[in-house]
Amino acid sequence: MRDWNADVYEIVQRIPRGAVATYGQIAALVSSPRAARGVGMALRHLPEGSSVPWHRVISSTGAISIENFDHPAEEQANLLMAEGITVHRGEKGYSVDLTRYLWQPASIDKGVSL
DNA sequence: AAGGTGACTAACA
DNA sequence: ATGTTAGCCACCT
Repeated sequence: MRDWNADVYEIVQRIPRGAVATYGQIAALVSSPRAARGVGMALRHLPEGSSVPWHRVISSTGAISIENFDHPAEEQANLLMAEGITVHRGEKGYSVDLTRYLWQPASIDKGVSL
């Protein structure tokens, strides 16, 4: 058992390029499906030089939650589009089609190495 | 040490 | 369909 946040980072790094995962999904893989807030906290305190693809983590509704933090939602949307993901823009913010891009973490069992 | 907040989610009214 | 309440986990004051 490692540090909770470290576990979060490890799982986030397993998200393949071109796919996205929800906070609740990551939380479920770490410990509890209700720990989504902890996941958000972990990513918020994520070291700047880390190779964790934090931009691939979005809310369960497919929308980008952040607006005015270290990294604006616009930056996250830009990164996702760079991965080949279609990001829809709206007045409320940015959104992603989860039915198309949601990550299927079944690969973890097989020890995927991407 | 204790209470409040937050990059969340699901259920209830 | 929108608005509010409750639950979980970690961080901050």
